[in-house]
Amino acid sequence: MNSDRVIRALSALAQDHRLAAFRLLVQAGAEGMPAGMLAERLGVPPSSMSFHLAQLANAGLVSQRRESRSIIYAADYAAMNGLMGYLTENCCGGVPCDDAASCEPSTERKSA
Amino acid sequence: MNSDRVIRALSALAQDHRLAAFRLLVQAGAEGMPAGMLAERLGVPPSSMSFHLAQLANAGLVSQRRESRSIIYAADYAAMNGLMGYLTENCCGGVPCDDAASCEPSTERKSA
DNA sequence: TCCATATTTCGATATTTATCGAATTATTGG
DNA sequence: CCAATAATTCGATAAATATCGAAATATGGA
Repeated sequence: MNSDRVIRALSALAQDHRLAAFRLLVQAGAEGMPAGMLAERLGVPPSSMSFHLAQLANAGLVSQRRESRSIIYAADYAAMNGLMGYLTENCCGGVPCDDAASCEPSTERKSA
Repeated sequence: MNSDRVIRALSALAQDHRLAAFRLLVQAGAEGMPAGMLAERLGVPPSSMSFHLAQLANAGLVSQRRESRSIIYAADYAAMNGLMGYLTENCCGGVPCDDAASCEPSTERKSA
């Protein structure tokens, strides 16, 4: 994770609608959520939502897949993990705890 | 750490000069570093540096203290810790490791 | 094919952010 | 008090970002 990618990821999350959207997607898990549902939940018009989702996608924080008429967005845990790793290594005093803050869906956390 | 503060912190770090400055301050530790030295290291004119440092300070990520003619900036580890905590809790799948990513200067890490 | 649904792209506009020289404010030493 | 140093504030400008309606692009079903 180079600093350019980090900047893009931080920029993507540094906006209330996008942070809120990403949080919803994290909660939604791997199944994800269609763009329209996100727009409705956040009370944002579809075109604006699309703009924000494009930023998140550009930052690599979300993936998108078509499913019939909908486009489903899902949080990319690996990307978020990468961001957390960078911040921990470069913006914190040092190594925080041995396997560091890993950012995986809670359901897959137990066995790993 | 409410989401408004989180947005401010993310925005503050989402800019190359500021991210670089913050990294230098993290390395510098509690002793900190004067504004002029940061400007010189980053190759940024003083007035621009001042602008960026004000953003970091506004986000609570750095503290400032006067020391003779210089104003010394230092990374606020607690604030960064708070940010990491928020991201871990809200933007990651779940709790990553028991005491979570703590963000303290490496010198004080061993005994804690 | 035609219509309804889901989403994105376009275009126009308002707001915010970044840049940096010049002027201003604070501090120290002679 | 005056000059030198360190930093910030001001002002003007350029660039990026956010907003959202209207138009365009896919998809699926009748």
